[in-house]
Amino acid sequence: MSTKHAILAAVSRKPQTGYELGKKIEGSIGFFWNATLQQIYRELGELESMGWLRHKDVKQNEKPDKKVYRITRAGISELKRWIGVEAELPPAKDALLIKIFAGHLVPTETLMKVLEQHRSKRLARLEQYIEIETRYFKNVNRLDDEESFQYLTLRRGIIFERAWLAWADETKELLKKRISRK
Amino acid sequence: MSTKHAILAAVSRKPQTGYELGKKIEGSIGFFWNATLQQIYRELGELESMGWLRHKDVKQNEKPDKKVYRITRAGISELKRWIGVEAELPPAKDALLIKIFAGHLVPTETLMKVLEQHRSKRLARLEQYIEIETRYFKNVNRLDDEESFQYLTLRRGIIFERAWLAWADETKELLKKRISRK
DNA sequence: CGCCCCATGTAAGCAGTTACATGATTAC
DNA sequence: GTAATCATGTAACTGCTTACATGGGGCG
Repeated sequence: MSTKHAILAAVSRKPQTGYELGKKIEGSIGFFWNATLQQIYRELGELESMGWLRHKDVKQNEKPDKKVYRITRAGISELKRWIGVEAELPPAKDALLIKIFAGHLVPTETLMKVLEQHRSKRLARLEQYIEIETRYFKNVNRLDDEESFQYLTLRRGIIFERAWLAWADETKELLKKRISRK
Repeated sequence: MSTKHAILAAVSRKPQTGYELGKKIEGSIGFFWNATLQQIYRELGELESMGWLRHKDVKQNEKPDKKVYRITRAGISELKRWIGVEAELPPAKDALLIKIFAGHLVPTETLMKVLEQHRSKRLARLEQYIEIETRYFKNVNRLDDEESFQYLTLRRGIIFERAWLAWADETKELLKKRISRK
């Protein structure tokens, strides 16, 4: 239900179209929130009818017209209010963990395969984060206020992916022992 | 959409009632999946009509009657099949990160407060995990097959909460610098 | 006397995904 | 020619939450 506030936060940085938001969901904000384009369009409409966003139609030649949304004063004060409200722990939902939990039902090879497939996805994400870090956040001491907060969210991504890999290593060790026990 | 398989995994270990499942969602399986009681009751009905679970009515005196579900052969083979299917990275949804991302809008004190509140919740969860580890998984080398997989899911919880705390420390450092810069 | 625990369920609604629809331009 | 990018939307559906309903037993 924080989807509206995620959009509000993104638009507060820079006026944007729904389409642009949809792509950035695979960039900065997408690292800790996600939504489909369809959902974004619906939420944008609702945010506007709440008075937190306003849009301007921008005509383009050789491209379809677009709606550029920007945040209103009411939108900013709503965002500020919401930031100060205590955040609940996000509900955990990780299908891989269910698979591990019931892992005793299948051969170790099956689990190894599933774990390896997942590992490569996690590793790819970590590498993507690290590339962003080295490219855009080289000089951590010279970041402006906005950038330094963006950097913190990136750091969370890096720390979490590394933790995931550490867990995967532990898990692999145990699976190897299971093979040799058999 | 893995809720059905989470329930299947839990019932495969031990025949249970919906009510019991609802409580255990704040135990082992609840560490990586969650659902409300209402949802569980609905899913149990659907799982039964799919032929993956079957229930027996158990009459109790001085307590309401209950339905004890157990997994069927079809249910077990479905679980095995599902475990071998590649698991997607779970969609990230963390409201606190949105708050940090838009943190430049509010005073550092507000962020510190929100971070501290969150930290105490995370710490409580970590301590809960560690208590379970020291109580039930003291002798890691003597775990049976089922237990060792349960242990792995617990380890993930511990590693992740520790990672979260490490990130929170980094974040606090940066927030302190922000106060002194002002 | 009121509240919590046990135990199950229905109904309404919100949040989110998938499918369908349109249409021009650019790239291979 | 066919796929991808830009750009917005509607409609149907699934997944999940919240509110409401029932009812006995134990506890303070």
